[in-house]
Amino acid sequence: MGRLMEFWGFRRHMGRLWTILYLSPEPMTTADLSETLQLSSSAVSLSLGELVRWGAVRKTWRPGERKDFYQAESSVWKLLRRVYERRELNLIREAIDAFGDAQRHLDEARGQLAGADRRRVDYMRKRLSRLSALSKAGERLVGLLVAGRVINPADLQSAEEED
Amino acid sequence: MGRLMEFWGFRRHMGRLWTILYLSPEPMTTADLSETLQLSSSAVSLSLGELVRWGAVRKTWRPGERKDFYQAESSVWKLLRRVYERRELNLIREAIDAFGDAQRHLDEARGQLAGADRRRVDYMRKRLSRLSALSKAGERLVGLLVAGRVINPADLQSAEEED
DNA sequence: ACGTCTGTTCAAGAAAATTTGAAGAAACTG
DNA sequence: CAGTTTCTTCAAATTTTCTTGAACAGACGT
Repeated sequence: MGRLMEFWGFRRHMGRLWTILYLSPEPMTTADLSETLQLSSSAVSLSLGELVRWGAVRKTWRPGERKDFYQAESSVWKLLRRVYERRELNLIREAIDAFGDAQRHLDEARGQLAGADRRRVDYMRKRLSRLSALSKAGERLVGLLVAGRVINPADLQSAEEED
Repeated sequence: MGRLMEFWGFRRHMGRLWTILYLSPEPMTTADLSETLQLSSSAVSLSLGELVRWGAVRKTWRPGERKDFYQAESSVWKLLRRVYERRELNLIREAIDAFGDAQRHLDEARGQLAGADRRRVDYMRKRLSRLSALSKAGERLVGLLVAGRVINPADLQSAEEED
């Protein structure tokens, strides 16, 4: 899970911590965790805090105990969904905006150009509009994923067919 | 595109190079590229080589010209598919193997344990089998994506329902 | 076959990230 | 309210990753 998580752009330790908690029948303390994984308490605090912010781990308490206890959110599907929603979707939207900005810039520039330059700009505009179409299709698809609806990858394919 | 690519686990420059080529009506040389993006020739060579290995950029030649020319593979869908096929699918399979190994280890250990230890191991076995089921469902889904077939995220959801 | 022009590889240096110990907050106990 | 205990934050130090210039290798033309 550490490797998977790292590949996904998270800290490796987030995956390791989550897994230990996921495999534990009872909630654990930060001391347990840093002992099990041989991590300093600050490393545990950092990664565990991030896991909590992502909703992958929940803080719980025990009467009488002063320490915090942690347990894993056990629905991986929920977690996946949340990551796609908060992170991938954002990323795609930033890309959509960036392509939009670029298109606007080109449109402005086009008027003042002629000849080869103009042809070049026209080519770029065509390409950019394809990237726009693609990223919008991607946004829709990820939206469907987050909603747990059926996804058809062919939508992406057709988003970039010549017009 | 640089940001997107970086997020995806590739070098940022790969995204930038690909984009320049994608937006160019004609193939470009490494000199053009390093000039446009202000990169050293070795940086261009490195990232461009990787792009070629991923099939995201193709080498072409011009009669009489000594330099190599490069042009972008313009089907983003094809590229996406290739990445999922070569990389994500592998990653998932490694995870499946790792979970399988872990399960086997637990099964071996179980015989020699009793009491609380045994209960703990039994709990871990249940959890691990859920992770296995999940990763296998993931493998199937990514397989469908690569094949361009319709995907139902609910399959993931049901893979982790209590049995 | 030699010299020149391209492209790649390598190792050193630079930049970025992770990790850690220590200091600082916060929350609880007596 | 003082004294603990626990958790978080911070800056320094380490590790890792990126970048670069130089050396190397390959291909082409003369």
